[in-house]
Amino acid sequence: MSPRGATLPRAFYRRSSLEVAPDLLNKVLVWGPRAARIVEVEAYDGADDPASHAFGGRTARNAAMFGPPGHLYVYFTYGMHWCANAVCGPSGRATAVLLRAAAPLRGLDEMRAARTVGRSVSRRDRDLCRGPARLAQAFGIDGASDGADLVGPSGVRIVDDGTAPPDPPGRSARIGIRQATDRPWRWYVPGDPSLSRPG
DNA sequence: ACCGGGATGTTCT
DNA sequence: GAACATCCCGGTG
Repeated sequence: MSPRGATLPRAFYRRSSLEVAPDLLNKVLVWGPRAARIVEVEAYDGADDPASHAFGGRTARNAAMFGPPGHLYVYFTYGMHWCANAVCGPSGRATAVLLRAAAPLRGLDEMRAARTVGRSVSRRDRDLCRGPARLAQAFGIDGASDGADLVGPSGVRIVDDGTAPPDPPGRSARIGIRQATDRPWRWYVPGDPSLSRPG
């Protein structure tokens, strides 16, 4: 059931989120039967980044970002959505990469079931993880996964199946923020149909 | 296709 | 009170 490929080691995450983010493109997010290729990410740079939840210092909400790299930071927003980040940098640095969109590979039935709770919407495969809240919902990631270790044989993890990141990747300003809109810290796989917006 | 508004509740000013 | 790293639906063209 484990997909072919190696789970990314903790050292992968111990760098700046600005280095990790483009390297996460074309890696595969895996949890149980579900797998999806990461096609869109954004870097958030802790205390130096006005758009980061860590900008104002450590709180109960953002505590996972201040912890060791290679764990999830999961937050709740807009009263109904969960979003998932991979924590980067050394402990205390509070940088993270938001997982914004992925192309479903396996476990599509489970994803669709998770995405249908409370709604009766039939959706195209490529839309199942198209957007940060859809991605989290499709994988069943919520507050219970905040702080979860990404490095290990079980649970949620990110693996390298040998597909290189795009060269060059697409790059743009981050989406949905009001602060620091000039920083081009969103990276994506150009032309992928599962992008949260075309590019 | 594009646009406008509503859903929902936690966090911070 | 306001803002919020969003999504969905129903309008119009």
